Amino acid sequence: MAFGKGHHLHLIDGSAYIFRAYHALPPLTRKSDGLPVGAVAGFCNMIARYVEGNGTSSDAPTHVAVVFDFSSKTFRDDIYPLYKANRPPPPEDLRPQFALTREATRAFNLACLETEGLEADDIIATLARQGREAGGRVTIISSDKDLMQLVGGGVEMLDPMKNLRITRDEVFAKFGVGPERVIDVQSLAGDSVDNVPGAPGIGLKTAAMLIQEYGDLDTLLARAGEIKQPKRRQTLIENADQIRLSRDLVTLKDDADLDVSLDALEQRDAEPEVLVEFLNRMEFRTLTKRIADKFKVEAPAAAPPPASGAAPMAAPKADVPFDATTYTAIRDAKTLSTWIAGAREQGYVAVDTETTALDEMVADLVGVSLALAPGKAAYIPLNHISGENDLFGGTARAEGQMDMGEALALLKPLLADPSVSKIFQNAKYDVKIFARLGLSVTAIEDTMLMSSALYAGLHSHGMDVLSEQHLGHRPIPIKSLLGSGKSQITFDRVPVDEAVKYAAEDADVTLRLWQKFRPELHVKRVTTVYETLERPLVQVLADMERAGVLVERDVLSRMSNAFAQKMAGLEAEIHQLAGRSFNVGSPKQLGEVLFDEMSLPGGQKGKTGAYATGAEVLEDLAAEGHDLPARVLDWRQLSKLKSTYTDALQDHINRETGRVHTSYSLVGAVTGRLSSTDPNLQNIPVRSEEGRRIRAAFVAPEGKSLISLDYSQIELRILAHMADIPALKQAFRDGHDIHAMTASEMFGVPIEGMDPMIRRQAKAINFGVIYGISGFGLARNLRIPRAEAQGFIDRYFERFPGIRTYMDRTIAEAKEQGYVETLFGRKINTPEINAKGPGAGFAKRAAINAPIQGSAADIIRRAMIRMPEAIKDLPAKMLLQVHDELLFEVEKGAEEAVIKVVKAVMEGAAAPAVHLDVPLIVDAGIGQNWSEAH
DNA sequence: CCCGTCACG
DNA sequence: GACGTACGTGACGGGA
Repeated sequence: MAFGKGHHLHLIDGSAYIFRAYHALPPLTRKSDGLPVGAVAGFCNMIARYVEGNGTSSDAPTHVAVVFDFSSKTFRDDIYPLYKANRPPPPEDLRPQFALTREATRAFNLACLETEGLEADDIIATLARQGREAGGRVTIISSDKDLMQLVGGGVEMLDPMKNLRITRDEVFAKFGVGPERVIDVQSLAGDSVDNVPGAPGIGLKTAAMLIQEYGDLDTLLARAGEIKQPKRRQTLIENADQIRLSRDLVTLKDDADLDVSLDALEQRDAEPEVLVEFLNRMEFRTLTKRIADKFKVEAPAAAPPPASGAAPMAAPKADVPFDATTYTAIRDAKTLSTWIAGAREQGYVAVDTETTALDEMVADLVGVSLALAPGKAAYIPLNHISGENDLFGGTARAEGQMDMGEALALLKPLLADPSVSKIFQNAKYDVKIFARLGLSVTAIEDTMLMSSALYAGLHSHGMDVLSEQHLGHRPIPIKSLLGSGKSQITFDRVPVDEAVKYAAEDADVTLRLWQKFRPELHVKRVTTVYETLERPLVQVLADMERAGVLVERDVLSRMSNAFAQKMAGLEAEIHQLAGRSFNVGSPKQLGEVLFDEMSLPGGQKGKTGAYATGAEVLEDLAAEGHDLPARVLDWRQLSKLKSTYTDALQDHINRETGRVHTSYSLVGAVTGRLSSTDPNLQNIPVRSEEGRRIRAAFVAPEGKSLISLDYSQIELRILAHMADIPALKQAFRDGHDIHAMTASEMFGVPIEGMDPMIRRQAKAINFGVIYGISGFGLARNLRIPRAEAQGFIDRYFERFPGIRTYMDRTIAEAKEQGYVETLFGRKINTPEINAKGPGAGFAKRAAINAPIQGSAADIIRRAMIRMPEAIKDLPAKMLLQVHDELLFEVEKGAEEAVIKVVKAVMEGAAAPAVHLDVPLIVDAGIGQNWSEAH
């Protein structure tokens, strides 16, 4: 049947897929011979997901083609030899993968198109036109803006990453003109990535404006003499030829001679044997298995592993499929003893607990699962409730469960046995649950932390993500058992049979992840990071969280009331000033009041079409003497303090302990910093007077004090060390005021009697450097003209040339290796570093900042890990960490002794792994509450 | 569920 | 040369 009405053609931009896959994945090689196959693996995964998506879609294509660039040389190079001249050649390890992706495409039984002298975009343009003219629908699967000129008349685009349809509206949003004028705008604006010259000095915005005004490019060029701005007029007249050349470059060729007809692109299902053979030859074990399972064909035996150094573990087995029917329910002591004996024999076991809540401080244990080998997992139901209510409307214990005391008595020696590794996903959770039941766990392994050491910056580290990414298996979602929202039930109400499948699978997944990650830690050289910076913190943090911190409810409650009163007063004033009542807490409504109704200046609409009403905007308005924004700022401060702190903190006071127990995440921040949730105790107010009163509600109990110790300028010290800046290092060694010193060096003023304003500016620059400074950012921070800020930066780099070298070196390292490193070997992946466009700036600054922030994080981690041993004979407890600060609760009278020890541990935390060229200095404070101690 | 806003280092 | 920009987090309320 000829392609036509009712048919739907998908055109996939295959080359874009390859690059996306290459940059998104760590370098992966084929085990047997080291052939780089990471991009092929990513490509196959993307295609597999695409095909699966079609299978379940009501909008599936009838015809499909995957289109590739033939080579870098095209007809455009003949028109303009500099076309794409500044594009670097593809990386060495990507080149051999190009041919393999063609092979992969054919293995999926998809039409694979490429033509000499043409870019993929030209083939897509030609087929799109043919499809449109035949009366069918066409969807281009790509996010390449160069293809947007093809949209319209039955042709659409689909951004596969964002799963976003691109129609006229999106094109308009991107280019400011409809698809038919995209070429005109691109011809004017040019393209730095492809080296299309365009008109100098004219960007996307200006180009769109000009085309909107004159209708199209030819008219614009013909009437260029009428343009009012002299510079722009001259540019257009002088560069008319270059603009026309640019048009030839950006116009896609939609009448190319292709040796394929639309009809030949009819969608075909893959031949299972062919596809599985290819995937297996690539040694993509999980994908092979997934596809083989889907087609219900047998997966061939995996290729033999390389005969390198013998693994300490049993030889890796061929993949065992996930199969819930192989999971066991352990309902008696004898069976449990057998499993425990198995664990002892092999020296490791994956363990997972099921409980009634996410908060470990209140959750009750429902059951425990164990896994000994892939597919060999069991669940011990302990506290499930039966579905039927008993006579009194209460709940009855479900049948067939072991007595919890009996089960825990059997598990206790296993968990405590240092010769048996207990493997968890997020060990801290389970360790806390066990601790509350009087069981301690030694020899802890944690797949979440392994993932963090291996893949920080590439993906998150929850079980579902890890299982999908690394095992190609999507575990049973907890929601399918518990439901969600109001009708959500707790795990003890899940029928035991269901619970077995879910819980045992989690342990199974955890075990498989551990087996996969263990060798990877060595290959990627992050074993030390995992073993010295991640794993030992599990117990330390568990103890801190369980200790909690005392917070005075009455103080918070009184503040809440006071805030509410003040807010009501402010609200009335605000409404009066506005002339009507509205929700002060709604930025949307506030924006309308300020800029539409009161017509105040400076109304700027953001992406979502709402006015920006951030503190900076309101401060500017208030400074001009407007009262309403000033009142709103006051109201906002109170509202924030009340809702986030004085109200919410009260809800976090634990009923049993009367204290607040935060939860730290070891993997929340890519740099290695901890993060704190439920509640976040790392952002308790300190900068405002009102805020400090909240901090004062954190107290020491009767007979004790709080002591707070924090690193002074740790990030700047690390910068001085890493960038090797003699002047900065010397200033730190001499104990000088670093910001004053910077100011003195930069502006040539003496340190004695320095204008505080000058010092403030130097301080802002010092901070800016850590963040990957930009003139714009510094200007905004200091509220000075951008040129002036740039002047400061130039002078800074001139005075401290090592800083620039350090920044350049860090970015080069990120580009070369795909990651940056802290002083202690923690790797932070930078997948976006080679991105083009506005994202590039973000990625560069993040890459500059990560080693500095991350090294500081590593140092305080090292201090925390050594702390329990250092203070074990002192009456002190470590309670909180706030990035560069540690808070302790200490018996009265012992404060100075504790400070002496803690300070020594903190100041010496980099050694012996790293010898810093600068001293680390820790300041200490003592108080009855946190505000006094800080 | 996303966005704007704002608390911290 | 234009573009959009300081780094890293988490919690809250509004609004679709």
